Amino acid sequence: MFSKACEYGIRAAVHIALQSEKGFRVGLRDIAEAIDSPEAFTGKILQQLSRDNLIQSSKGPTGGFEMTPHQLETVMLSDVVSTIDSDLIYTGCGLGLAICDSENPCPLHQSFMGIREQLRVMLETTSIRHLAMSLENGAAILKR
Amino acid sequence: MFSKACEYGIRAAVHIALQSEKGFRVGLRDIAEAIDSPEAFTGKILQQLSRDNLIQSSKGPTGGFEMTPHQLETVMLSDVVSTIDSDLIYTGCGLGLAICDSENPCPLHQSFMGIREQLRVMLETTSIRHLAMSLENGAAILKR
DNA sequence: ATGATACCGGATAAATTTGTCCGGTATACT
DNA sequence: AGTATACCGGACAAATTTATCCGGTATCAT
Repeated sequence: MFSKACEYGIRAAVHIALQSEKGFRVGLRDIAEAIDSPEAFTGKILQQLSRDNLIQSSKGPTGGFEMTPHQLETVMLSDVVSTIDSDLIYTGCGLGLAICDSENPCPLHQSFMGIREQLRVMLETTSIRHLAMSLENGAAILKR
Repeated sequence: MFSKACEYGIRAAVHIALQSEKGFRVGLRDIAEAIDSPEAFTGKILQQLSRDNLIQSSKGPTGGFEMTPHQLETVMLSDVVSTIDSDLIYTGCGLGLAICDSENPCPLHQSFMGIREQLRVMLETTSIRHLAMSLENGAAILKR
């Protein structure tokens, strides 16, 4: 479904959101530990998220990653997915055809339409913050 | 969504089904040409499908690939996907967590459940033959 | 039988994704 | 100012996926 990088990105973002909600800034080491991901690789991914203004980063001692109140309010799952993978998951053809639409549909086009649309709506209406909130009561975990 | 190999596999299977329905056996060259895929790579994939008895292969002149009436009747999209990728698309965790179920759900678990289930049902109830039939009237294409 | 055809299977190569390393830069604290 | 800290950025390495090559084997036609 998602690439490894994207999975790490989502998990990291959710962890950052949760900590930000609590008023903490988190360092890369803590994040990688919390979501059980390779540290350096996760760093790369966070750079992308930061460049796209989905999260905030600051250098130096006491530095780290956080999400501003505005980011917590506006950043959706679809933003993270688009930044790291692309939006091809719910826009591209299921069979990898370059041209595939209602005019020239691949055999799967009709069957996929509903599912992909549902996926799109889910990704676009679920905020990272919302996912983080679901963690707070231990109802969900981020580690494998 | 699916791997490249799986996309080729589905497209190839659909093409074979259509030709079988018409009473023809098709060679690898024709298949690769018809679905616009790398020939040798497609050959490997067809080997897998053949080993799993999703399609029939025969050697020598007049040889090639076909689907028996029984295969046409029973082979579902999910069979091809399981053979080439795995069923992790609709059984695995969306965030790549090893342990993720109703007991220990990842933050996405609940949101994904419905979509994945819908995907599973679609793959398991759509036959390759059905997809091939949708091609016959030019309502769908296999080439990019 | 012989030769041509077409799939099979293993080795190999290219491309992409995943993951690491390390010096550079900005920041905070003393 | 000096120093330690932590993210940044580019180069590099490993692993996986995608793709190719080629000799082997089965099969059909003559």
